[in-house]
Amino acid sequence: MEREDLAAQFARITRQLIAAERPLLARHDLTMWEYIALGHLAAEPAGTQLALAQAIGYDKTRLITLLDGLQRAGLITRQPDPSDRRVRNVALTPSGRERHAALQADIHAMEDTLLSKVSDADRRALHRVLAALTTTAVPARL
Amino acid sequence: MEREDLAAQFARITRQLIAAERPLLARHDLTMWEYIALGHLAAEPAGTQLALAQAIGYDKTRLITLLDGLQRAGLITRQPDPSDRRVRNVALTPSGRERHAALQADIHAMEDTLLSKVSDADRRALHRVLAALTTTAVPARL
DNA sequence: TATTGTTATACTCTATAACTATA
DNA sequence: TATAGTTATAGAGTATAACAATA
Repeated sequence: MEREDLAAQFARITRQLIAAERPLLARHDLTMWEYIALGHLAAEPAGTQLALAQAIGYDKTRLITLLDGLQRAGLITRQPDPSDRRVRNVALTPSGRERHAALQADIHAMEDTLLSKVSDADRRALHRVLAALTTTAVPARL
Repeated sequence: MEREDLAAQFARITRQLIAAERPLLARHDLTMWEYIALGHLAAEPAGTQLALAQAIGYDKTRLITLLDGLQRAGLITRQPDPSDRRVRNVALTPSGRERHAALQADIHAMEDTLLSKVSDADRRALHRVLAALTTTAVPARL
């Protein structure tokens, strides 16, 4: 036997990666969820709050205070949609885009360090397997 | 660019794996933490409650009610240690060992199905990378 | 005095229900 | 009537503090 559950291994490494990101997030004064929200806005500009909540798997009521903070920090804007005044379109400010890019660069550098022991071939295999295992989206619980 | 964060990928797959385990856990009437505790007891027989809590990264105060339930279900025993009567040694009953083995077999079968699309070479590479990324233990937050 | 197991309490995170303003 | 955003509230999960028994 001696076979460890896959979920246990993935959970442990996920915790390690999150722990490694924590000081980087703190350095850029962002929480994990704020970083995730900015990341989605960087890729998909200007959607509604509801669309953003569903896209990142975050509760729409919790998103409110998250966006309040990001707006106060000048990282996003919330513009009422002229065609439907119930809707508020969320978009990155230049400062928000910059903050996200800087943090992401730090995170990628950290990941590269962690993966420096792994051969190129194994790294490519890892990405193939991760892609193969990724099927459907499951709501997040950080 | 177009590079997704490693932590995001691992977190997503971890959620998927946990979601896939959920019906199996329910079928054997165990929670994730109960399964983890039984798993450690199956490997490391008869330690103290505190040692178990630290080994699986679970709060010692939460472990109490967890063990209460497992004991009521007849899956573990809690024997006061004769040499130090503060300590209570936790051990699996035959029924507990059997329950854990049955659930673990189901989980491994589920994992094999998920990995059936992955080549043997990539699977071996995956295990090498998982082992390389696993460094130190980080407290769990399921 | 320190430690194991335990209970009670507080805190954090998350989800549900209810409200407003628009449609 | 239904929907986007918001607020207030309740619930789970988790951690902290305090206690009894033993060392």
